[in-house]
Amino acid sequence: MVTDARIVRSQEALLSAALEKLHHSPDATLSEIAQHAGVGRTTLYRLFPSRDALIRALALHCLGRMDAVTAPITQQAQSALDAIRLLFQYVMPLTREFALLMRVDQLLADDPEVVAIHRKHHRELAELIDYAKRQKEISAALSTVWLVGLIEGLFHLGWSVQTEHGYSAEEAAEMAYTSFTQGAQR
Amino acid sequence: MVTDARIVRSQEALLSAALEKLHHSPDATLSEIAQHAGVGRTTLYRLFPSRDALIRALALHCLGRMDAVTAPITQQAQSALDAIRLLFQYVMPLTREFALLMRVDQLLADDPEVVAIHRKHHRELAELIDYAKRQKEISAALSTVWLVGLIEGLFHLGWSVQTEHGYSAEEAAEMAYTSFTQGAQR
DNA sequence: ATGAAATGGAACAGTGTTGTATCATAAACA
DNA sequence: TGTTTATGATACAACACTGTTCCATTTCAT
Repeated sequence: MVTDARIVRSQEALLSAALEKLHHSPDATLSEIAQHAGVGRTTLYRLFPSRDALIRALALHCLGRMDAVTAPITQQAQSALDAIRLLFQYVMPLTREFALLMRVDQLLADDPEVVAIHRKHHRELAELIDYAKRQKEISAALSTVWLVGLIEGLFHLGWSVQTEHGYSAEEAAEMAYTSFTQGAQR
Repeated sequence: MVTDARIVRSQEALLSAALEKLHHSPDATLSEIAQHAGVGRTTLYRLFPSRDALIRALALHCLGRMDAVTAPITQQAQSALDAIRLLFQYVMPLTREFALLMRVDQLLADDPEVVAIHRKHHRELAELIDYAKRQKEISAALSTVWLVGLIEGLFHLGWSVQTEHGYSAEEAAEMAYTSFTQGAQR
């Protein structure tokens, strides 16, 4: 009961192509995606029964990557603020995945499973911020929902400067952390 | 040579409805927009010859609003940083317009006039930031392109918390300014 | 009140996308 | 090497949206 080598190759090519096309323009055609993957449109429909199924699989794939990358943070972080620093550092290379997930609400009407994992990420980030506030590592002047949004926005900005201005993921992560902690003044 | 009252009413209703629908989901149907405006689809096509024409008119409308709102800043600002504070304060109530303009690249293939004005705004913001850097009001540690993106991201975040969490425009502007200048630390 | 103009409904063709079915060909497996 | 299985090309129906035309009705202007 081993899956044919052609299937896994096609699946990977399709998910990769879909990631690239869909985060660029969310209403990319399945023909475009298949073509960009070097795969026939028929094969796409054979592996992913519908457009939603493809997007759903892609979203779950991206969420899985995020989970995998952020898992070790809990062990390594010296403090709550350090966890946020590591978060920028580890997630910034995955900005394509992150950017797609930011559009998932728009792409996927509402898939219960995807939405559930998405909310879980959100909640964990909020908990991290609240913890940092209690530890007096970050100011309580800004509300938690604002700070969650700020971090997400900094990821988005990091993706933007990487793709449009040739910054490296490390540079982007450092700028994001600086922006988050100190801002721009003085 | 006065335009009929019905025409201006329909135009305003259509632009308003288009603003609301398109910044929510960029591929909203013209039927949806017309219906949401309480106007027949035929009328929409009579006033705006094509989908692109409507989006183009809407983009120019939003750009005009932005210009009108930001014009007095040059006179009023006490310093470069104060100009940025006023920018947040004055533009934050227009986040719907701002949010649509952020998607204009995606909505409008590439209209030369719209793109030109858009670039002008971008350039002016970059010049303001560079000036603030020369005045030692903000740090040179973060690149200008990053800071331009940061400000745009803060506008986006401001729109988000207004619509999704019931914050007022004033609150959003203040949080944005705090985030920009000080960040979240301590 | 009357003429002029805008409106909205319906029906239409054109187009592009989704999703399905068929079949000859190519590649993987044993 | 032979068998099984995935592939891709083509053709197809269903559907939604765009953009146009026509016409009866409503609303504005004077």
